[in-house]
Amino acid sequence: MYICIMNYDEAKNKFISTWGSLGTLWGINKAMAQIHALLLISPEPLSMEDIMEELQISRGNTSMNLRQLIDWGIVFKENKMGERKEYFTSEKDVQELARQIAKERSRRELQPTIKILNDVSNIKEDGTAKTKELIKQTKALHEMADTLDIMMNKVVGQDHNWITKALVKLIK
Amino acid sequence: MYICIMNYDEAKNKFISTWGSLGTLWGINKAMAQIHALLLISPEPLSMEDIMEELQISRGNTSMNLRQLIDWGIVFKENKMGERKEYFTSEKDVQELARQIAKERSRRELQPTIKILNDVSNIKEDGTAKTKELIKQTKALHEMADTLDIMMNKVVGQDHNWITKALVKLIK
DNA sequence: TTAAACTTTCATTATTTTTTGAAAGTTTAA
DNA sequence: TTAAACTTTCAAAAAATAATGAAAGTTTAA
Repeated sequence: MYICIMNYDEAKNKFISTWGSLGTLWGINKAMAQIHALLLISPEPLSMEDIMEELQISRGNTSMNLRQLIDWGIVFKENKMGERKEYFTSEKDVQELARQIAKERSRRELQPTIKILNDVSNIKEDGTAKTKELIKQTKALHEMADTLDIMMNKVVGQDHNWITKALVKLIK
Repeated sequence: MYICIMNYDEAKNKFISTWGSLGTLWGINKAMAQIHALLLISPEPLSMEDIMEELQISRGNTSMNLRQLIDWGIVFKENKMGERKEYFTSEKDVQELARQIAKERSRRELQPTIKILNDVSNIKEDGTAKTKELIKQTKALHEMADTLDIMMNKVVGQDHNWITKALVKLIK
């Protein structure tokens, strides 16, 4: 097995771009994910200028995406005393980050879906095969989505080592 | 709390379009997710014509997306005896569906990410704050991704009621 | 007040992703 | 063989999404 040794800048860029393309799959765009990545590994809060500079993105883009990250509850505004400029930091505790993301995804995606699955599975049974199948499958999905949602809310309510503990439970 | 009563066609369309827009968030496009939804609630296997007709999408689009669904292991080709045409069905067991999706997402997304996080967290410690922070955060993410991956593979290896059982364990 | 320092908005532009459909490819029955 | 019945491919078009940047908005210090 080979081991890849990078220097700081290579590693940083690799991390930011990986996180960026990964973003699309937890439902946020590239710039937003890259800003998040940058803040996550920055020991100091960064200003909008800093972020624009580092990631080579426009002011408007930076502003809108920072706003969204704040909406997600994973980036925070910070003020340095004696400075007008706003600075930004990321939630640094990855467990807390995971909990926050789980919470938001439940609220934004899972819960609306559960509502619809419930409505769809409550159509009138008319005895036809197609209606039976629609009801059966949407009921099954509804149940599964419900279970998932309860599990995700469980995560949110737990202490920081929840995931590790859950793993131990599952493995044994 | 209000209850929404739809007729079959309304419910079917609602389900297909909901599943379609949901698709983007487990990493597949709208047409692919809609084809999957259609097959999931269809009591009979459907031909490419059937799917094109129902969803109003082109032949090429249908062909390519069916191929991908087959790659994901959640749609199967079926041949009717005496017929040249190919028919398609979906995996109907939603638990099996979830397991298959978990398995593919682990393989396609999680494992490559884990590899990169590992590489990035192995840069040489040079004593600077920024290097320290990069190593610390990517190590933490690596650990979390690893845990997630093990959990997902655990799901894949389990019997069909795994999710329910896991839930019971976690709640108590 | 005013004006400098900063942030947000949003119409326009650029990029990326998806879809189309016709041509090429494949399979099978005769 | 051949030709009909079907599937796949892929260049081009369309649609969806993201990014830009200048103007509008806001805040603060003097």
